[in-house]
This record gives sequence, structure tokens and C-alpha cells, in this order.
Amino acid sequence: MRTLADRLEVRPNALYSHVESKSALIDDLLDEVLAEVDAPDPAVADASAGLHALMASTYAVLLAHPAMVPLYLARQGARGPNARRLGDIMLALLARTGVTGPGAREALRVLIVYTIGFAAFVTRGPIEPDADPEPPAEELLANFDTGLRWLIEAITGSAPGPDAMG
Amino acid sequence: MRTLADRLEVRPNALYSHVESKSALIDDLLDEVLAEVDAPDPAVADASAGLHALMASTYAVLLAHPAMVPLYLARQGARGPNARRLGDIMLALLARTGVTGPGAREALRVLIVYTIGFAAFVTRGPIEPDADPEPPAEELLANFDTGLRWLIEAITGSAPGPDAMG
DNA sequence: ACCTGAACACCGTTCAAGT
DNA sequence: ACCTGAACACCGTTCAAGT
Repeated sequence: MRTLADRLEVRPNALYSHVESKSALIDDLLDEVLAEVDAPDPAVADASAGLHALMASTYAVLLAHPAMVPLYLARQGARGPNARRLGDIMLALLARTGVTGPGAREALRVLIVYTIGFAAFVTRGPIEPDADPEPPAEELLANFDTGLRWLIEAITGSAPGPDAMG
Repeated sequence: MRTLADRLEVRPNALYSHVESKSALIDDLLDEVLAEVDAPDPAVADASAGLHALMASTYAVLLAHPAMVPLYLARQGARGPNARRLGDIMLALLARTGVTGPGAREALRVLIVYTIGFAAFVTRGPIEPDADPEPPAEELLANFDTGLRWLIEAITGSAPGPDAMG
């Protein structure tokens, strides 16, 4: 808060005329970041590919805001309107692959955990001298993609829906 | 540090005769927690099941220390001897399912991300009044297990090794 | 070897007061 | 409506000094 106040050239307590608390401010920021996610039309031709694209876009947006990532985990993935919107789209896409009901909520949780978790592991702070060398960014992106493919295949493959043969 | 000093009935600065910094102390604690993980013998009959058991035990240990979980994510999963030991066992088990080389490192990362990530999502702080209701613990455990099964099946199934027909 | 007192440079936040 | 000064109750950490 004090750093932010500095940047706005204002005393720290002036912020509290615009924001209820640091925590509330962070909640707003987290949801604002999610607005950048490029969500596919739920009616897209290949629902399974749409799911993949949605998670990949989320991952990219998270990497573009590395400082926010730990905060998502601390709060369990944001609760604002944009988070709900993305969740609804995911459920719609899952339904189109034949995954509905409690199974869909399971799949949703797994995909979100995986995506934010991977982003958290990639966006770490300055590396200490004795730490393992960081793998290059392209390798990590490919790694994320591989695991995502595993999950989506298992999720949609285990319950083939009307689109499964598309 | 001040809370810890209180519990030890000592002034806060006395801690610095035993510990270099708060960060170093946390690193030690994180690795100490990992010592509790019940790791299978890498020569266990069913390597794939051993992998599942190892991740499930890790998950259980993390849930038993909820306050530590966010710290694992912040530091990207601990770097101490116990972390390395578990990583080595995982690699040995993966090798026995036919997954080796760069693919094994990918699988390793995915499994760790998933396990710690899921633990982070489950061990959240006090729930605010407007938050979604927390699903019961058994349901979340079953959810973790489902996703873990998806991943291990995809990992070991995509590269069937000598044990695959066991 | 282990502890203390005092201090430093920080935090988020409140509250009364000013415009 | 928006800001300030002053203050409160915190942090982690250092440093000289004591036993």
C-alpha cells in the first residue's frame, strides 16, 4: 500500500478513501487480470480443443502477471465475475464433451489447479545461487501443454459425448 | 519470528543465534515436513501403483501441515535433501514404467505441480461469508485421487514399459 | 554459546481534521 | 469527495553488550 501510494504521489492513508483494504484491492486486481483471458465461444466446433485453448490462454495471462500468481493460490483462484464467467464457459465446454454433474465439477477443479499450479511453479522469484537451473521458458510451456493434453484427454475420453467423434 | 520467540519465551532477536533468517528457517521446516512422506521402495511390484501411493502420501502430509503449503508454492517445492530423495524415487518409479529422459522430467514436474497445487487449493484460510461453500474433505480427497489417476494413466500408458502388463 | 535492550527501517490501518 | 498528520500496533533484523 505504501509503495502504491508513493507511485500515486499520495500519503498511504489516502488510499483508504478509494479502497476498503489491501485484501479487497487485490481481489479486484485478480479478477481484472482474468478479464484478459481469451475465452472461446462455448459453441465452438471442437469443444475439447476449446477447453485446451481456454486453459492455455489462462496460463499465458498468468505468466504475463507473475506477481499476481501467488495471490491466486492464496485465495484459491479468485471469486469475481470474470472467474465465474470462465468457470461457466468451462462447464459448458465440458458438457459438450459429455462430462456433466459432479464429474464436471471434479474436472473443473483439476484443470484449474493444474493451470494455476503450473504457473506458480514457473513464476518464481530471483533464483538463489545454489538452486537448480531454470529450464527455458519454451520447454516449460511445452511441459504445461503436455500435461494439459493428458488431463483433457483423460477427462473427455473417459466420458465420450456427442462430439467425441468430431 | 516474534510469535515463535513468544512461544519459546525468549526475545525475538535471540532466534538469530540459532537461525540465519526467517527464510532459512522456513526452508528447513519445509524439508522436515517432507521427511514424513511415506515413500515406497522403488523396486515395489507395481511401479505405477507405487507412484500413486507416493503422491497420495505427499498430499496427505501437505494437508497435515496446511500452514506450510503456501510456502511450498512460493519456493517452488523445497530444495532440501528430502525433496531430492522423493524426486529420485519418483524418477526410479517412472523409469520402471518405461518413462525416461526428458519425458520423465516432464512427468515429474506435472505430478508435483498437481499435488502441491491441489493441496494449496484445499488448504485455504477462513472462509468469507460470501464465498462458495467448501466441499467436504472426503469429496476433495476423491477429487484429488481422480485427477492423479488420470495423470498417472496418461503418463505410464503413453509409454508402456516392461512392467506394463503386471 | 546464548541471551537481552535498544534501535532501525519497515508494514497496514484508523481517526480526527482540513479543503 | 478526497487528502493530510499523527498515531497505533505490528513486522524482520542488526548490533553492541552482557553472562
